[in-house]
Amino acid sequence: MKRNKPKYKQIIDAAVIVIADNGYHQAQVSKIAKQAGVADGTIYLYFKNKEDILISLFQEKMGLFVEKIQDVIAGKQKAAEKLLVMIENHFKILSDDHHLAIVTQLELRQSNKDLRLKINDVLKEYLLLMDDILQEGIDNGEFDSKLSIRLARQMIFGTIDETVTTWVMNDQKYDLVKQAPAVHHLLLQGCGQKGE
Amino acid sequence: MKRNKPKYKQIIDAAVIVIADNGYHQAQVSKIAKQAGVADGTIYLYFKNKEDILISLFQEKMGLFVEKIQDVIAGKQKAAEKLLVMIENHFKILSDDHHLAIVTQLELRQSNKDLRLKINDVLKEYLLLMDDILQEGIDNGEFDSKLSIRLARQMIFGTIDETVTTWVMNDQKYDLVKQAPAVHHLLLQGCGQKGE
Amino acid sequence: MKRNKPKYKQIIDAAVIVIADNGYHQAQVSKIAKQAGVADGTIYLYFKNKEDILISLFQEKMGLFVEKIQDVIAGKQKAAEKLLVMIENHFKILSDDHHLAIVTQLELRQSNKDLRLKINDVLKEYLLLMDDILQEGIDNGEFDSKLSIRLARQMIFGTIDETVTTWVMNDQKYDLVKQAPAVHHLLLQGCGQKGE
Amino acid sequence: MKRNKPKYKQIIDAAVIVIADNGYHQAQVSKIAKQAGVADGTIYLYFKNKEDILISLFQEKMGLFVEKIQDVIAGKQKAAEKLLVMIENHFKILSDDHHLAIVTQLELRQSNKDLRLKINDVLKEYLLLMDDILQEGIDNGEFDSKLSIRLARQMIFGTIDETVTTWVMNDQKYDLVKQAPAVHHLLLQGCGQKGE
DNA sequence: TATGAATGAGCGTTCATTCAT
DNA sequence: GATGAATGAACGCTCATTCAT
Repeated sequence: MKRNKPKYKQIIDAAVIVIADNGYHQAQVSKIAKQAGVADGTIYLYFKNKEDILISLFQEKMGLFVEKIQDVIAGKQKAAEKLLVMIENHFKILSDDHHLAIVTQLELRQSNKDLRLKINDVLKEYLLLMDDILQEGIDNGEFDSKLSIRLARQMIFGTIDETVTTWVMNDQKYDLVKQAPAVHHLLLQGCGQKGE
Repeated sequence: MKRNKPKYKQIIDAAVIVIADNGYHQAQVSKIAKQAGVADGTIYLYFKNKEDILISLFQEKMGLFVEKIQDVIAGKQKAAEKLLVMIENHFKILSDDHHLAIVTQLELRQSNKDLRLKINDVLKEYLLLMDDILQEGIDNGEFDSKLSIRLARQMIFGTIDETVTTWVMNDQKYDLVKQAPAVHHLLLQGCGQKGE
Repeated sequence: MKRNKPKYKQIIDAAVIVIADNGYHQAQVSKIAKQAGVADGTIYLYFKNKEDILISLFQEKMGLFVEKIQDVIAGKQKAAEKLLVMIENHFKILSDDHHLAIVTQLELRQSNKDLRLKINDVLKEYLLLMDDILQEGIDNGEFDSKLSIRLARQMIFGTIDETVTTWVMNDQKYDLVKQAPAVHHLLLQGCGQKGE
Repeated sequence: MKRNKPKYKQIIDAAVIVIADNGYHQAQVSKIAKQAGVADGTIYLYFKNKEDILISLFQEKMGLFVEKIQDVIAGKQKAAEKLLVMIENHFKILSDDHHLAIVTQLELRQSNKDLRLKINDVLKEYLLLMDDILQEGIDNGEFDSKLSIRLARQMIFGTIDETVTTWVMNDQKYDLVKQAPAVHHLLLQGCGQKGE
């Protein structure tokens, strides 16, 4: 399995750095190879083509993302709490890795439609996590019983994503994680939070 | 003034169609010229370069956007109503022009960072409209007095944008405009709507 | 006759200025038209094409050149004297018109082979003047009787031309005309000048 | 070192042929690549850009030129003799390579000012060789003690260059090398040669 | 005569991918 | 497995010239 060989991850990490530093359109395969310390041709022993590097990058990083968030959610009872730690961790992971933040919020969006559709597939697992939380919230009466899960998920993801993008575009100069509670508050209200 | 000459708009409309049909990276200048029914060189009598076509496209279309929405907002008293017609019109304009929807939600995002920064400048006017509505809602007691305008605006724009993008990615197969009231409801709650 | 209409000369003078200021490859027809104060299309009422402007320019200016030099030569008896005034006037005319000097020594040489062959035709009249002086000098015993006229003419023209080109390349920062006597001395010796 | 790889010289030789056959402005990179038997892209593994091919061409060929002439000069005692073998070899090298003669005398002069300034740098070494010979001739009493080295060098180079150019323009139809003694005789006299 | 908007052919350069070693 | 030299398709832009007014 190529995914477990050291050069596989080595190339993906190189790609993140090269894309963050040079931008998507200046991230040539040869630059990634150089950064990874391998020959250009070696890339093609681990990846089908350049697009495959980017999809794999997204899968690999988003996998960690989902894993981490599943972890922290597991420890919480209420949907509202789960939503909070999800937002916090989403913000924290990207705060902790400046390169990754630039790559996911700005650079990877320059990829073509096909690639973005594939990236969306990867995102689905994450979106399903949100759906689970929302369903739970509705079921246990935390949220509005008539809430549309799809719309609510679009609101949550759209808001989180827009918040991170604005932060990256402002050169990450304020503390993103500190915004989590306020964003959480907004979204909870949007979901028609009941109770005090 | 070039902007008022017929070929100016002709070329921009051609660009929208060509980009929607072929994708951003396959929208060669020669294709746009052909679609517009002019020679390649004619493009350069009206635009400085290819990037200039795209920026102008965005300015031109987003200008209509802002104008139209300013219009419909003017007729409304309450912030909540204004927000509703804003969402409705946002959805309607893109619903009515499938090509434009594809271009703004998918294709233009593939442009490089420079172009996107310029596009963001154009967007600002639209975002300021939102800020005005939010401020008004806070002032007249419709919304939570402690609402952060920046965060709320990110929620509104993020949600609207994500909703449209999801719709476009699903090949525009359901009625987007019909979603407006539900989205509006969500966002109003997010803003801490008061009143009966 | 187009040559006598005011716009004909107007365009040629504009070409000299535009070429001197912008260089041969940046001297577009539209720039020349603008400098001449006429429309692009008007150029083509007076000249067949762009090349025709340049050939005409050379003919016109070189005509003045030959005329002037024929004039000053007429007043001299000896071949050596004629050669001196020829060199002096060659240097003087180009010293007096910086633009023209740049155009003939640097810019026009960037034209293609065809154009340069035509320019050479124009030059011929000037070279024939030199031949006449040389023949005269041989006939009246001033120069070596075995002197090859063709070679001597190549020496004279080559030396004069190289001297002017070096001066132009050095930004015309020294006095070219002052060099005439020394150049004359060199060339006379080369021609095997007899007598004291 | 790229200069020693076979393809480097292969491309330069191809450039000489293509430029001589098609003219400077019709010497497209793709033509040069085809003539060299390599892919277009390969050119750019050895040269920074098209201009770099031309500068390198000049350096490479002019280097051989200077080397060869330094060689033959070394065997001679007197300045006059050195001048003769210099002229002979200058003529011989260009006589032996018709393509090169066309390229240096006609085609390369069409390059823009920047390129020609760089070419001039390369030429400088050759001109310094001439200066050395002239200084030597003055020092050992062969030449006029009051001779201006700069002017004399301009005469020598101008005459040689004009002679070769005339020969090339006449389609190289006579024997250039045979002209060397006569040209030499002229130039020696120009330098004020003493003694028999 | 004079205009100037419109034309459209033409080319240097990049870079993902291959394959002989 | 690993290399890196070689490949070649693809495209934005310029500008001399035309021609309807």
